[in-house]
Amino acid sequence: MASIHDVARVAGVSASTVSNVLNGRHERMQAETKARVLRAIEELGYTPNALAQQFKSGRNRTIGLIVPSVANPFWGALAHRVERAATALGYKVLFCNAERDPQLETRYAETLLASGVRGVIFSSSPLSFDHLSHLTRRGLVVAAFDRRGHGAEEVVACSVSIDNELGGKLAGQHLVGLGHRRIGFISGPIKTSSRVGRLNGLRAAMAKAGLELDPDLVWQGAGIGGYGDTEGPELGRIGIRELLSRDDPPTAVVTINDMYAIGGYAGARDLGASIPGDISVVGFDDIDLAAVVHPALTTVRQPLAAMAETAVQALIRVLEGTNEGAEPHVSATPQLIVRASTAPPRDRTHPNNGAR
Amino acid sequence: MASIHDVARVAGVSASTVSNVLNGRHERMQAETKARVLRAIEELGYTPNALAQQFKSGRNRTIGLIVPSVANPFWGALAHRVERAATALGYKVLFCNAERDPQLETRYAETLLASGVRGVIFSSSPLSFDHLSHLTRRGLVVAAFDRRGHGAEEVVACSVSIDNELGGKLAGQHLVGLGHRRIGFISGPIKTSSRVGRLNGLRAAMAKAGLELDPDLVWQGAGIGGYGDTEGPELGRIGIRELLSRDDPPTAVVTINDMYAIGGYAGARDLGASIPGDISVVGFDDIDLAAVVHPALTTVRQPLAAMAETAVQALIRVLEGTNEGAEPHVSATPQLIVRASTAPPRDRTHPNNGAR
DNA sequence: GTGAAAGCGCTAACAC
DNA sequence: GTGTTAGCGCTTTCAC
Repeated sequence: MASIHDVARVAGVSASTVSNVLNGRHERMQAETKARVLRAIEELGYTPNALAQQFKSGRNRTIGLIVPSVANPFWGALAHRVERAATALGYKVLFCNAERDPQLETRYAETLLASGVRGVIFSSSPLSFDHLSHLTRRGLVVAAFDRRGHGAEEVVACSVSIDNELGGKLAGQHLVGLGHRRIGFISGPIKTSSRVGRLNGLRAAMAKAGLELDPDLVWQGAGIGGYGDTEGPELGRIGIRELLSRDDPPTAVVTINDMYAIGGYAGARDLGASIPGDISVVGFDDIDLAAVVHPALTTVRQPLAAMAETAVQALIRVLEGTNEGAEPHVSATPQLIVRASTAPPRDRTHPNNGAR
Repeated sequence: MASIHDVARVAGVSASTVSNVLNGRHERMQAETKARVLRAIEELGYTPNALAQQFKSGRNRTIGLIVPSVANPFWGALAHRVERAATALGYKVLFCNAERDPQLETRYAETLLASGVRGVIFSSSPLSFDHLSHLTRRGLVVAAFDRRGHGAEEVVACSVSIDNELGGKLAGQHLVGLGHRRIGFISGPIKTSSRVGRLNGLRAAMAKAGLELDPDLVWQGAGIGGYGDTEGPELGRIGIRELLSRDDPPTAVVTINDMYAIGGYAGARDLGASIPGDISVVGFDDIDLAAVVHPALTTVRQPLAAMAETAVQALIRVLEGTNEGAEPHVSATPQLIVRASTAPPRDRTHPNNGAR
């Protein structure tokens, strides 16, 4: 492949002149020289060796995005949005699947850092980022998606999330408003800040109505990988079956995301239970599929596109040192999208529910 | 960040000795020297600068994967499998979303090549790769997923696909065997080799039974992006509604993938048509969701994991020059998974179907 | 305005 | 066995 020297030779100039043209330092350059260089570049079909550029400059206009699992279209959509936002700023994106495994996360982050990627967005954030602190000390800049930074958190440079607690509240208020008193929660391990927040929000909404969230109705599936993303629908299916089989089953459930909810549909059908007749279901995310399944899913929407843009922009500002004084955390507002999977409980005088 | 020289200094050796340790050339090295080097590495928390390594060696053990859209979990699953296969061989993967847009594909391929990535897997292959020929001349190695290489195809180094025509045939035979005579086909633009193949297979299966595929029943949706991936479910929904509204509607449809099929479920419901009572549906891919939706989807499975592995291994063999004599194309066998979305047509003596 | 030269961190001949 | 040396392709002072 042609190098900068080939271009220089063909144009009859030196390599540094070519470099100057390439890097836009041609203000006070003779138009003629510049034209010759450009012609030579054209003629040779020359592209600068990006590797060499990065190597030399130390920067490489690439950010990393670590997602738990691209099997959930929500993360796929996020990846897409992040890529668009990054491209708009002249950055590229390296995607990695880390399955929420801290070890894998660390390994990927190390690899990225070693490849010259300084900024990485972690898209489903563990409760702690301690496992990354040795990398941030070496220059890694961490952006957290799906998490609210805690004050003392030195590891995370910026973060974006919906107010997960509010999201849980919205779901809870909606169900309580419909008359539900026994509400279940179906999730993978509740070990990420978003999961904890959503559960807390639900609990708070119920408390406000004088209801208690029965801990027996909080179902946590453990996937093969430990966090049950790939298996979301499968876990939702099992979870709802188990909850419906309890002595005193819930009349509604909130699931940790839409894929769990869709699996929940299957689980309810397995037992001959109808949605929303026998059980109401609220999801999280509002993936495209939520409007397509039957019954259309009531869910808490995350404003994904805006969040992705915010995260990318904040991260890049930090990388470029132009983030002075900016808020380290941006909170987006979730929105309840009411569709057809929620309705008043069928039997409000059921002995176990108690008379109103 | 610590460099190889820092390590050398601390260990009291030269940089090349450190390099030798790093690169496993320590067979006839004094155990003591090696130990000192390792201790120094440990002490400094040294990681080789991968950028510099790549830059120097020209190779970077990274491959690219260009997918049409991560909004379809099938591609997400593929990405995951590719990543696993690549990791097992010590390679990393750079993912890109190209929306099946040849221009975007070209741009990404250029970027990848400029970043030192020589091998790229194109995961949903256009009918022609001509737009990439200038890049292959500059050293890009193209692997095609989802496409059968044509003899004269010089651009593609290796390819993997299911036998799409056989896939279409399996779907067709199944439906014909159930007694269907009017079968529709729902797809985005039929401009990729896999889509053409599937349609041809369906047509062939029908022809074998003395049936003709009515061109009016071949529905091609055009998405915003032109290829309708992101909008798969939405297009499936519209497609089935349009086909069911024909004067002489089909009693079964084959959709280009499972996401279209799931959208088709919604479309049928929109019109009050039941599946499989009023219309049978066959998908393609067998994504996880296929078993979860109701009714469980009959579909043509692609053996994804094996295909991803094959593609990655073949590509890497070509990159490393150890592919002598290997078959440039590997064909995987699709498999019909019969579930609950297909059944005999309800009214086999319907006037429009003609008496049997 | 343009060119010469040094060097980023690493690898790989080739000395020793 | 280990060290010396010469670059990889580019950017960037700093002369001229």
